Amino acid sequence: MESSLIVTVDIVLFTLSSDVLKIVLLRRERDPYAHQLALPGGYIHPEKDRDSLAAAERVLQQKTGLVSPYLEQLFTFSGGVRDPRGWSASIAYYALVHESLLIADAEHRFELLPVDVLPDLPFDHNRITAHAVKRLRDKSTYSSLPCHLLPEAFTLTELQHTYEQVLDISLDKSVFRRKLGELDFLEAVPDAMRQGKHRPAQLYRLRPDAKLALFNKTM
Amino acid sequence: MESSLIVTVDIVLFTLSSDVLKIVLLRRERDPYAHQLALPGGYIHPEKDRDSLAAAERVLQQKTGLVSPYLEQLFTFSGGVRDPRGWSASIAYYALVHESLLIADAEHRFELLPVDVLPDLPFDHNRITAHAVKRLRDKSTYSSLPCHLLPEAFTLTELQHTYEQVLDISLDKSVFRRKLGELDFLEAVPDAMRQGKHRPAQLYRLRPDAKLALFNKTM
DNA sequence: GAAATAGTGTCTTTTAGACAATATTTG
DNA sequence: CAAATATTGTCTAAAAGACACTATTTC
Repeated sequence: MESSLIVTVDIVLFTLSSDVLKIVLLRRERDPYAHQLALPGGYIHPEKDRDSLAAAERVLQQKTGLVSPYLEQLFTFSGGVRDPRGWSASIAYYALVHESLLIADAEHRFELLPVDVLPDLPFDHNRITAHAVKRLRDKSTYSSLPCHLLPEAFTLTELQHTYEQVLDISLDKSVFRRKLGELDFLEAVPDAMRQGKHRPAQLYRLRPDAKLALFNKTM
Repeated sequence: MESSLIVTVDIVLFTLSSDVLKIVLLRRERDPYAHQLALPGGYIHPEKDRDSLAAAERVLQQKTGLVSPYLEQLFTFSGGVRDPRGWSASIAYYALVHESLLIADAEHRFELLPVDVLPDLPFDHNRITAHAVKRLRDKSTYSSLPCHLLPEAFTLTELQHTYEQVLDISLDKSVFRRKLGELDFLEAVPDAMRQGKHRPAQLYRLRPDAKLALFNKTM
C-alpha cells in the first residue's frame, strides 16, 4: 500500500560524570556507518514492541543493560536525507541515569562523551542530541528532572550542584532549599546521613508516588 | 527487511469559535471507520514529503485548504492496537488558526466541535486530542501561543480575552499588559484602531521576526 | 578551637495582584 | 454629559535574591 518506511528509535542517554554532562555513544556494528560512534538505536519490532516506548526500553536494555531509567519521548525526526537507506523516521527518546549504573555494567560496550565537545555523528544524530540537550536544560529550569541524574539517595547540596552543572549557573543555597520545600517531591531518608569529613548531611530521595514536579517559576 | 509499518500524520487543528475552543474533524471517506468523524490525517508520501512536517502541511492543505498556520509537532503515537490495519505510528501535529480562515473556505468539508464535549473518535484520536489540548493550555500559560488564534491584527483586550478562554481563568487587565510589555513580540499597527461604540482601541500584530515568546513566569 | 560544610533566618529588592484614576469615544 | 471601553498609575502583598548567622562534624 505504501512504499516502505524505515522506523527506528534512538536514545540520548545522559549522565553527569566528573561534573560534566555526557551522553552514551555506541560504536555501530553494521553499515551504514559501521564502526562509527552513534546514538544507541534500532528498528522497531512490531511483533515484540507494544509501542515505541517499549521499543526504546528494549533497545536501551539490549545496548546498555539499563532497565527503566527516566525515559521520555523527545521528538520524531524524519525525512528522505537523514538515512542513506531511504526515507526514515526516528522516534527519539532521552533518558537520565546516574553514572554508577553505567560503570557497573561497562564492558567497554559504549563511550561517554561530553555534550559540549561531540565529534561529527552519523545520520542526524548531532541534531537529535542538540535537541535533547536543549530539552534537558529547558525542563531543568522549571522541574525536578535533574534528580534523575543522581543516585537514589542524595543530599540537598548534591542536588543543587547537579542543577548548577546542568544549567551552568550558580544558585543560592537558601533560595534553592526554599523552592524545594514549596514542592514536596522529596522525602528525608530516615536516619540516613551522608558522612564526610565534616558535618553529615541528611539524605533525601524522591517520594515514591512523586511524578515530575514543576515549579511555578523558574528554578 | 522490516515488517511493514503504517506511518501517518494526524493534525489537531484548533480555533476559537463563539468563545469556545474547538477542533476541526473530518468525516472519513474510506475504511477503516468510513463516514466517522476523525482528525485530519493521512499517509506520509516519501516521494512527495520532505519530512513529516511537510507531510502535515500537505495534509492540512488538502483536507482543509489551509496554508501554513502555526503548526508544531505534538507527539508520536504508536503501537499494535491503535489501528486495525496493524502496527502503526502517527506523528501528531497541532495547529492554531483564526476562525475566519476556516469559514472562508468552508464547503462543509469539516465540522467544528468543542474540545470539551467530543464524541468517541476512531483510532486513538481522543487520546491525541487530549494530549494536544493539554499542550495548548500548558504552553499558553507561559508563552505568546494564543496569538495564533486571533486574526493578524487584534486589540490587547481581544488578546486578553483569548488567553482567558483558552486557560479558563480571568486575568487582570493591568498585570496582563505589564507582562506583554516586558516581552516585545507585539507591535502597534500604525494608525490602525478597532472602532466600536466607544473609545477605539489600538490594533497590534506579531512583530515580523517574532518567534514564539516565552514569559519567565506564568501568564 | 579552627576549618569545613549543613542548615536556617533576616533584610532588601523585585514582581505580582488588586484596584483606582484618567482618557477617549459614541449617542 | 452619561455610558462604555481603553489605557495608565499607585498602593499593597507576595516572592525572590543576597547574605549573614547558627549548627555540627573532623582533626
